[in-house]
Amino acid sequence: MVVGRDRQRRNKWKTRPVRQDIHTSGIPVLCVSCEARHRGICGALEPVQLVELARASTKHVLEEGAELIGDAEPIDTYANILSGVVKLTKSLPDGRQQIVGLQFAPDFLGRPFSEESAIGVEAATPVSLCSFPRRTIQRLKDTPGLERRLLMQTLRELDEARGWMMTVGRKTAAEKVASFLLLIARNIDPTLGEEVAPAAAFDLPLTRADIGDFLGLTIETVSRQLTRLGRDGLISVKGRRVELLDMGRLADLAGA
Amino acid sequence: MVVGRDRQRRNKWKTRPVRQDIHTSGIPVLCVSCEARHRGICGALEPVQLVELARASTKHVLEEGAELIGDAEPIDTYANILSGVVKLTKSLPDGRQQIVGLQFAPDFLGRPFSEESAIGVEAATPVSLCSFPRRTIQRLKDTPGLERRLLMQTLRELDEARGWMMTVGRKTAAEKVASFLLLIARNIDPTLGEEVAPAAAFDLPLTRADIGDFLGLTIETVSRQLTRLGRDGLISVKGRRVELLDMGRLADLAGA
DNA sequence: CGCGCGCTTGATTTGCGTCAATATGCGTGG
DNA sequence: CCACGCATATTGACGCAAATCAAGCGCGCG
Repeated sequence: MVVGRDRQRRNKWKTRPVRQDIHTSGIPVLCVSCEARHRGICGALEPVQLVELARASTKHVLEEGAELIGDAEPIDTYANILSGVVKLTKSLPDGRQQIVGLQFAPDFLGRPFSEESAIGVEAATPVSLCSFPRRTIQRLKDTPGLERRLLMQTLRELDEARGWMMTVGRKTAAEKVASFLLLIARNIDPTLGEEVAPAAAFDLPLTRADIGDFLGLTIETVSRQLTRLGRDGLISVKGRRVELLDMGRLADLAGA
Repeated sequence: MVVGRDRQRRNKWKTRPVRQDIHTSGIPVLCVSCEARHRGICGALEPVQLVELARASTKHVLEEGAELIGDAEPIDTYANILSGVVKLTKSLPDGRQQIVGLQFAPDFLGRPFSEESAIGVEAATPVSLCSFPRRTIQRLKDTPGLERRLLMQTLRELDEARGWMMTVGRKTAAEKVASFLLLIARNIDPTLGEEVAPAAAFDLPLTRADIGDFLGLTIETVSRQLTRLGRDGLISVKGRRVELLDMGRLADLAGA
């Protein structure tokens, strides 16, 4: 019962310095359309601080599979996700792997108070980041709202992790896959919220292998459950493209 | 494949007001021997603030099975655990249950920024608490270190939750049980730390049902794995009493 | 005492992992 | 253009680990 196989990784960073214009009522251009300024941690910053942070920031584009941080490597930079999906992984010495979290824009990446991370961080899709050195954040640390934002994101991640513990520990394969589809749907289209919208369509940002590693299943089981959900008319699957046809039954299957 | 059964709960609070002496260099007597003052959140407080907090505090003793907070009930008080073990649970509409976290002294209990909790909180053993109203903490909120302590505990809980996601999602029953035993051992006797000590003995603070709910297993499987670990000489079990005879092989089984 | 409860142990079933063969899609080079 | 390789996905047959079903034991308690 040893699951999870080795997978190859690539590592390419495309770096590009950030433009320095700082008008539009004092807000850096980099930031004006950035989600992190509203829902992310930057929302806690005053325009002046935003300028300071933006000055130290660089925008990166990573391609799928790029590792941001390996297990137990030192971290010296933090980042906000601008787009794409990042997976947090843990693995056993024998290669079994578990995805312990998925991060979407405008989540904050990095580990306060700890020089090294116990988890791997990898781009699941092409990802663009706004990253800045640890020191810059530390200088801003006294901003009352900043640490609070961080705490709030951390609490949210904790809730999510616990939710997935339930899913992974107690749900059946079909329920797991349904739950996963809803997770993705809600993150692709936040307007879906918790309520039941009629339908949704999107491309899965994860391979079957990743989905398996997230749900504690094998790729074969994930595949089978997807085709079964399709046969039963809850969804339609063609490769990565998925349509949720019956959100009601799907949410029901996923279990409240 | 529907696991988890209904269980009965009791609900008895034994309340007792806190003594008001505030000498010993300004530290409330209630606090002088309290672990939370060192490793917990109270460590961030100045003696003056400690007095303020202690004045608003009451000590409670709960018996095993008492619910602190039900699913989705409003919370108006926070607490530090003085002794005992508290389990955090989630459950599905059909009764399946998952324990999503265990808290030991001197952990902080409560949910900042949220009026209600999505998880159940229940005493797994007799528990004693030092609890205080939400407002008191909010008044102290500006203390620079307090929120940081909270963030640090939350980050630690997040790490733990993710560690258990790996355990629940990818490990075999035997590995799960071994991991669990090590968790308990390390919390009963913190000197064990991460290193391999020769042996340890303790009473399990959880029933087999709870262990199953924590690991995503049935009680029967937990029981079988325990007797097997016993037969193989890694541990010795008699009811709740457990001795870890071979920490090395145990840690090895649990998987780094 | 007898009942309930927690736990163990055994027999049986089954969901999902494993192994293996076969698509399907995509980039590369002939 | 098709041929080829490679990675990802699907599908089927089979086996096993853990769930389910079912006794039975020890113990505390009304």
